[in-house]
Amino acid sequence: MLTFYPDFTVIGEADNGLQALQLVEECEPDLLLLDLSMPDMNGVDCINEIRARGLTCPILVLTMYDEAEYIKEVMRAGANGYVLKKSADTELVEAIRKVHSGQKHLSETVAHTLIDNLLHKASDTSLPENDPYQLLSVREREVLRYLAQGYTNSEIARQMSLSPKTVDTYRSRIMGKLAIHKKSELVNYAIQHKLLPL
Amino acid sequence: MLTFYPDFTVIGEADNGLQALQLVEECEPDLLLLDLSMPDMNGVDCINEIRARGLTCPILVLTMYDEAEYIKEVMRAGANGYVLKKSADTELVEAIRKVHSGQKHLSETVAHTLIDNLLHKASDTSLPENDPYQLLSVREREVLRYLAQGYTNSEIARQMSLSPKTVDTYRSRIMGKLAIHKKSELVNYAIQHKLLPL
DNA sequence: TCCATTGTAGGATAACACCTTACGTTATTT
DNA sequence: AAATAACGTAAGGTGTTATCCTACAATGGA
Repeated sequence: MLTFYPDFTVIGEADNGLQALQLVEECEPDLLLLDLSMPDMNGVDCINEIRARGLTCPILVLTMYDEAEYIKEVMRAGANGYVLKKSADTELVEAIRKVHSGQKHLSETVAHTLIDNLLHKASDTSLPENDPYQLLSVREREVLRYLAQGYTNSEIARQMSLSPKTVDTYRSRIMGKLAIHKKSELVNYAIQHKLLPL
Repeated sequence: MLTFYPDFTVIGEADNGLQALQLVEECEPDLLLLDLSMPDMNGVDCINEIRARGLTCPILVLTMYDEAEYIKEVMRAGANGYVLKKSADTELVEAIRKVHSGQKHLSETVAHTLIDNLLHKASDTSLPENDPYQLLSVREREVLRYLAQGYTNSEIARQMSLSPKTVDTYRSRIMGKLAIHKKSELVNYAIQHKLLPL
């Protein structure tokens, strides 16, 4: 398909990761179009290896996976563009031109996936209903979050404008309600319930 | 402007962050439209405080800042939508409906900013060389993880088959190397560096 | 009206964190 | 080869802290 375009020249083709690596080193192409479905090696590793060898040619990745973690991993490895296989030919061509000119390119749906992922992690407020967490009062929940972050009673008291003793009462009640007896269990509970600011 | 729409009712208006906080607690609105330009407090803190009080009403943020770090901070604090002030009224209305129905909303330009930022960071293959974490020994890293999870020196000592005093030395060296002086900073450091088992 | 829950706080005491010093062993540098 | 730095290990002393108990007013549902 690419040969139909007069401004494109295919100067090499490879069937597997190792071959691709060698070819890129020999040919020094203006752009590498990389299908991540390889028989011999992991696609991300391939990109990493290319970059590790100091090769800076733009890499446009072609793959069928539309998953946030994978996309991020690939881009972090040093890819410059990410196009889904289901995309139209015209998008691929457009992406090639864009990446070759130094810009980044993501398929529309890929961009959406990334953003959804970002926002999802950002605020997932859903909590289990039968959890003893429901037993905690608003004040207690606030203290729990602080405690899990390693603040001392006094520090929490200062931030909440209370007596350290009051904070201590909350701590005691929290532990009672959650049937917890050690700080570490409390931290673990907070992690499990995503109460820590990540 | 909003009063022109029959399906909207403005049930409260505030001139500053504290007032907003109180109003949200009293009125329990279906949605909070929050302008982050406040005279009295930081907008992010305001959202944090709202969430800390267990208030779950959707928050649509209105601001003039189109900067990735800020956007992420705001969304991470628990906002459900982010609209730029320069946006058209119709976008605001659309965003309100979208956020109220449980979806997230970002202005187009904001979405682009986020993605650009993501890719920028993504293509930056340089590892944090100047991160003091590199200074920590294997043993110290292990202790750091335990400490961040709220274990006491004795508990850690038991698990690592060491004297509590030895663990204490590690703690001291860790804090020295990381230039940290409080447990809470240490926990925060661990969170930032994804040292906690999630 | 009564009992449970919540928000608030003080006292006593054992536990703990924190800082300092120490020492033998292993790398690393000169 | 010698000097130096880093590491793994540990103890003493001191002041802070957590922990457990008790207490009480206000709110609210039974």
